[in-house]
Amino acid sequence: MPELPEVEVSRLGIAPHLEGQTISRVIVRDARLRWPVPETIQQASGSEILAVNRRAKYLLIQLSNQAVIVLHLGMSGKLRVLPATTPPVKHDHIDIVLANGICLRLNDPRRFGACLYQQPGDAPSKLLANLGPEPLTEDFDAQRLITLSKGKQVAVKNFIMDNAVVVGVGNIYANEALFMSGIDPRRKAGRVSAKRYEVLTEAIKQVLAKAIRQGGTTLKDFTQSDGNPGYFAQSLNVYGRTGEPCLTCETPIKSVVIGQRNTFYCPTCQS
DNA sequence: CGAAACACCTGTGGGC
DNA sequence: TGCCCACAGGTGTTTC
Repeated sequence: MPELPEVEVSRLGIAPHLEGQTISRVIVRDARLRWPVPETIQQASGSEILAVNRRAKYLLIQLSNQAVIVLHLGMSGKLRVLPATTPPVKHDHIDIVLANGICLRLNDPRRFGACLYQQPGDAPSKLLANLGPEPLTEDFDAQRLITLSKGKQVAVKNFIMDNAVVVGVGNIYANEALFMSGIDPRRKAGRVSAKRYEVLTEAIKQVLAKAIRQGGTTLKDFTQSDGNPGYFAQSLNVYGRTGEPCLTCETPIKSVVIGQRNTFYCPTCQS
C-alpha cells in the first residue's frame, strides 16, 4: 500500500487524535507481523503520546516514558482511528487503546508491516540506522545522487528506490519521477548526467509533495485514516498505464520488469 | 564487493 | 460460477 506520501498522509491523519493522549492498553490480536510484536509493548500502557513522527516509511510514536512505538505499514498496512469498542474485522492485528475511548487500529492482511517497541536501554534498531536523507528536505539534493551514482551499474530506477540513497521513493513515484525527468528507468545510474540528476531531484520532490497534498495514491485499497481514498491516482502519468497513450506524445506506454518490479515508461519521452 | 534474486503473506483480478 | 495463476504500493536476507 504505502509509499512515503501515503505514510505521511496517515501520520497527518492520526497525529491530532493521538498527541497528548494517554495509552490505556495495547491489544495484540496477532503478533505475527514481519517480526514478532514484542511483549514489551505492553509497557506502553500508562504513557502519554508526546508526538507522532515519521522517518522514511516508519511511523514513530514518541512516548512520555522515553520509549518509541515503531510502526511500518509494509505493503498492505492501514491505520484507522476508531472508537475502541468498534468490533475488529479480519486482519485487525493491533489496537493502541487510549484512555479517552479512542483507539489506533492496525489492519494488515499480508503482515509485511511491523510494530516494534524501542526502549531507551535497548540496542538501537538497525532498521533506522542506514537510511538516507528525507527526500523533502534540503539534505536530499542532486549532488548526493551525482556522487553516489558514480560507476554504479544498477538501473537508475533501482538506484533512487535504494533507501540508503534517499528514503521514501517506492515503485509508483520512482516511475513517475523518471517520466517527469525524461529518463529511461533502465539506464545505468552511473550513466545519467549531472544535469539530468538535477532535474530528477526536483521531480522526486515535486511528485512526493504533490501526492501528499492530494492525500496519497489509492490504487486498490489505500485509504486515509478517515477512510477516504487518496486522489493522486488521477495524476499518474505512467504507473499502471501499459498500452495507454503517453499524455505528452501519445506513444503507448511500455512496461518492463526491473529488479522484480513492474516498471512503466514512455519509449519516446524517456531515454 | 555490488547486483540480482529470494523471502515473507494474503487478497484480488483476469483468463479459462 | 469456479479454479488457477500472476501480480500487488516494501525491504531485509541470501546468493551469485
